[in-house]
Amino acid sequence: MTVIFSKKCELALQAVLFLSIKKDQIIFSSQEVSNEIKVPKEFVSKMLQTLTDSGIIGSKKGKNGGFYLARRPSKIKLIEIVEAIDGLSVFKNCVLGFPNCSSEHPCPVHDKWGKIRDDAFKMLSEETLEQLKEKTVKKITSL
Amino acid sequence: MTVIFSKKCELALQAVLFLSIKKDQIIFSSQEVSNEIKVPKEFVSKMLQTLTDSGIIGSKKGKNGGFYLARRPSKIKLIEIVEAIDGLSVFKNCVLGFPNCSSEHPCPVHDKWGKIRDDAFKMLSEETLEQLKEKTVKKITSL
DNA sequence: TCGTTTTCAGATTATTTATTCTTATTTAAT
DNA sequence: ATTAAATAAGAATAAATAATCTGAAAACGA
Repeated sequence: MTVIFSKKCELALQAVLFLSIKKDQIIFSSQEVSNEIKVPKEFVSKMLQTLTDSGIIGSKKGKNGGFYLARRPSKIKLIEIVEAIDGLSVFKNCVLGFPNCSSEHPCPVHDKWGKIRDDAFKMLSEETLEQLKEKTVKKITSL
Repeated sequence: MTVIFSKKCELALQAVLFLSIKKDQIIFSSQEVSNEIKVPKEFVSKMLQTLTDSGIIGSKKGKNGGFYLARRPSKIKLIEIVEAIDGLSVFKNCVLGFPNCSSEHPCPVHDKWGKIRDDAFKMLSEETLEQLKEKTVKKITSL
């Protein structure tokens, strides 16, 4: 099987998008996030912990605790979540897996892939969660 | 970690490209392929077996046996190798991992990703191994 | 025919990723 | 203070993928 992002990263993207459609800094328990994105709460919790480490998510312990966006949706881009979980290697490595793929020693699809890779990076870098909000609401409510 | 294609698929692409730069139907042992693309010969052998099953590669047993392109390089496209090893799910599934992502229920990056995904598919579908030959030679000799 | 080489197929091992479970700690409410 | 609810942390398990090994069968050459 083949993926662009790891499962953990996909779920992180989904969870962060979910958190971004609510009012700023509202706290949700892992149980609530779990219900919304349909994933076991233990996994949600583990995954949000990772994002907490990288400062995108904040957490509050104890009763009525939970997770919340640490920064405003207008300040967060999807690429940050990808970077925090999977890193940016997909945007660096040769798509055919050749070692030392570069403009000096390009693989047969080096230039074409370069263009596509940059487009993908842009897609995740240009819009903030705030700008994606309307689309996100529509998608989440359809789940 | 994150990949577009599985390791097996990457190596399959490399191996097939390598075979395409030689004269038609020349046989190479897994050992020779192994030397060229710098990968353990057992792994090469396993991977080429899979391609043999799907008819892209032919094999010959016994002494002086080995693997060869079953069809002419002018008749083979990279996407066929991807399909044989990893399948085409990357080109179908939602990049954010949302279930049921479609034009009725698009994820926040549905349209943009659709464009990129199609470009990537094109990249692998448009040129034949024959057309990539010159670039392939340059790359392989640099390894 | 016999021996050698080499693929083939399947079993095995190792590694990575995904998922679940358990325990401890924190916090809020009573 | 005590209790209940929640995360944090890390261990444990499961599953998928990557990589290696082994024995059998096939093909060639002498």
